[in-house]
Amino acid sequence: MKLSDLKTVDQLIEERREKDAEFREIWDSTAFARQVAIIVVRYRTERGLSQRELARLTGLQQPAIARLENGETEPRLQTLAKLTAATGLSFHLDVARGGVELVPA
Amino acid sequence: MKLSDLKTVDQLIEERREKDAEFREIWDSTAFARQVAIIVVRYRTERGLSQRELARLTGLQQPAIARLENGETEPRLQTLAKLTAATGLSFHLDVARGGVELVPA
DNA sequence: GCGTCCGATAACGCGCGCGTTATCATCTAA
DNA sequence: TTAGATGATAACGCGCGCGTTATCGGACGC
Repeated sequence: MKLSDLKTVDQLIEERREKDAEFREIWDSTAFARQVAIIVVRYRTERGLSQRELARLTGLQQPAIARLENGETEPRLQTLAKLTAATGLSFHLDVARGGVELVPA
Repeated sequence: MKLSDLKTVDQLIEERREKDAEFREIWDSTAFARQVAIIVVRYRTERGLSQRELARLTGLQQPAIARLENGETEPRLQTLAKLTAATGLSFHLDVARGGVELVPA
């Protein structure tokens, strides 16, 4: 098997998303959480902060930061607000057609 | 006492907001909930719907609609999403500086 | 090897929004 | 006046995100 035959993670996910209705529902419903995860991870790593340090800055806890960065759960608006208070981050959300999207910039 | 001496509700609220720190904190933290309330009430009344009818349309319950319209609680993103799925409504949110704001249009 | 810091994760409880059911006062129509 | 619909609200439980504490394996420096 050639290395070029390997599928990317995105390809594997997309394939299962098309075949498995239940998987698609769960995957799509957590899309927003994953978008937030990327923002948080980027912010933290760019500043060389540990999860514990970011937790202390925001008033959250290290396990809460970890859960956010893993995109496991859909954060509360209150939690997002706490993140923005101490970091200068901001989130622009579009809630429409039954879904929540993170708007860039 | 003349009628013109009566203070508006907004005036009374603003006065207390300036004097009472605890009241100000609670009032400001529920600003977003009140903004959502106005949107929901307007949508429902413009179409002559009852709370029970809107509840059935959105998959929520009549008490949940009532709580939203009274601005009592900060709704979950999931709840806002349910509202938009069946109504065509959309919410644009700005989360920044520790607060949540509803962006017009 | 040893101590230290890291992120991940389990366990348990709490806070709180919502589901569910029921009830209430009020209003309108018949 | 009576019957029906409405919005408000209470009571109770559930779902779930987060607080809290503790622990784990892994990476790094000494």
